[in-house]
Amino acid sequence: MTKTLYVGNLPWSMTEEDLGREFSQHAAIKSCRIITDRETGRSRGFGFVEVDDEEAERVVELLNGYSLGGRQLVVNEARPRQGRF
DNA sequence: GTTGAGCGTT
Repeated sequence: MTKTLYVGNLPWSMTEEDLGREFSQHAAIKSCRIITDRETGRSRGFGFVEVDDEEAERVVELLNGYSLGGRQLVVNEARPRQGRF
């Protein structure tokens, strides 16, 4: 199974590929997605990474507060997108 | 050529 991780405090120039590469170096990611403004198409400064449940803990511990681009990444388990249970 | 707390698209 996979867990969705919330990644915030990203540099404006950060892309899905960069995020995927960075996370790939620490764990096997299933998917990566950077949230961009739908109206302008620019990066919103945060995204989501889908990883294995076991890897999720390690990735959060490793990349949470990780200095990248002069800023500390914020990595946490993402909230459920659709309603509640 | 900008900004910076925040949880996403079919």
